[in-house]
Amino acid sequence: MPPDAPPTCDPQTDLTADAQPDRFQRAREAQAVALLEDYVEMIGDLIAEHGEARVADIAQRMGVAHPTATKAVSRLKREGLAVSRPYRGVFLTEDGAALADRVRQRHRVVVDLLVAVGVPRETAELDAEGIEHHVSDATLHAFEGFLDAKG
Amino acid sequence: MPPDAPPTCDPQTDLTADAQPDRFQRAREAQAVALLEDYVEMIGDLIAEHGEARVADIAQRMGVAHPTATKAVSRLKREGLAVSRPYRGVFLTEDGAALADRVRQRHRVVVDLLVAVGVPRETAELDAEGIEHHVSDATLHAFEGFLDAKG
DNA sequence: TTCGAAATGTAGCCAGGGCTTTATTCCGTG
DNA sequence: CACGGAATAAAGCCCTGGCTACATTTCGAA
Repeated sequence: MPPDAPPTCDPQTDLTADAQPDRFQRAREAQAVALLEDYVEMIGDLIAEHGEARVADIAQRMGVAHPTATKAVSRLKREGLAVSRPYRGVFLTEDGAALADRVRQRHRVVVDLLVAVGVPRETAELDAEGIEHHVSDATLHAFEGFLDAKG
Repeated sequence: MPPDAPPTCDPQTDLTADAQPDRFQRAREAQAVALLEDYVEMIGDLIAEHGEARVADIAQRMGVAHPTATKAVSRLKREGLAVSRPYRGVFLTEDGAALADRVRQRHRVVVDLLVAVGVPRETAELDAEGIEHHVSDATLHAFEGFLDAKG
C-alpha cells in the first residue's frame, strides 16, 4: 500500500490520530506520579493511625518487600514529600501531607461517583485504586458537580 | 509508640488496611498490561486505516522512538498478540484482534460515561486514555447500564 | 547488662519501557 | 540495474520498581 493517501482516511480519523501522541505521553506521566501518590497517602494513613509510619508497615500495606518500600521512601525524600532518619519512622513534609489530603479526597470522590452510577461499592474501591491517578482536576470537578446534583 | 494496640484503630480501619495489599497488587498488574493494550488497539487502528501497521507509524502515534515501538512489538509477539516478519509490517493474531476490539469498545464506553456525568468531551478523551485500563468488567457493565438508563 | 530477634538499610539482580547510535535491508528512482 | 534515502533492526545505556541476600542497628527480655 502506498504511503500517501490511503482510502480510509477521513478528516476526523486524522485529527484523533494526530492528537494521540500527546494523550499517551500524558498517560505515561500520570502513571509516573501514581506510585508516589499511593505511598504518600498510605504514609499519611499510618501516621494518623500509629503516630508514625514504619517501613515494615508501609511495605506490608503496599504488598511489596521491605527494600522496595525503602526505595520508594528515598524517592519521596528526594521529591521533598517525606523526611526520615536512619532506623526511625517516616514522616511527611508539609507538601507531602497536603498531597496526601488531596489524594485521599480524590479517591473518595472517585469511589462515590462509581457507586453513584451503579458500581458495587467493593468493586468501586478496587477499581478506584487504579483510576484515581488518571482523573484530572477538570474531571474531578465534574464528578463533584454530578454528585451534588444527584444528592 | 508501642507496636501493639494504638488508640486510633477501629475495626473498619483495620479491614481496609488488610485489603490494601491486594488492591495495590491488582492496580500494578493492570498497569502492566495497559501498554500492551494501547499498542494492540493502535495496531488495530492502523491496519483498519492502511491495511498494515508499520513500526514507524506505531512509534509516531504512540509518541515514542522507533526502537521503543519495535521492543513493544516484540513483547506483543511473545504474548501471542501480534505477528511480523523482519522488515515487514505488523499484524494482529486472532487473540490480538479480539483484544483490540475489547479495548476499543471499553474506551468508547468510558468516554461516553465521563461525558454523561458532565466531563467535557475533550477532557474525557484525555483522561479515558489512562482510566480505561483500570475499569474492570463489572464496572464496565455498570457504566453500560447507566448509559442505557440515561438515554 | 548482655544478647538475640526484629526492623532497617545496602548491594546487586531482573524486566519493562524509554532513549541514542550504528548496522542492515528495502525499494523507488535516476 | 545500481544506488541512495528511508525504514527496520540491533546494540547498549538509563531509570524505575520489583525481588533476594546479607549487613547493621535497635530494643525488649532474660
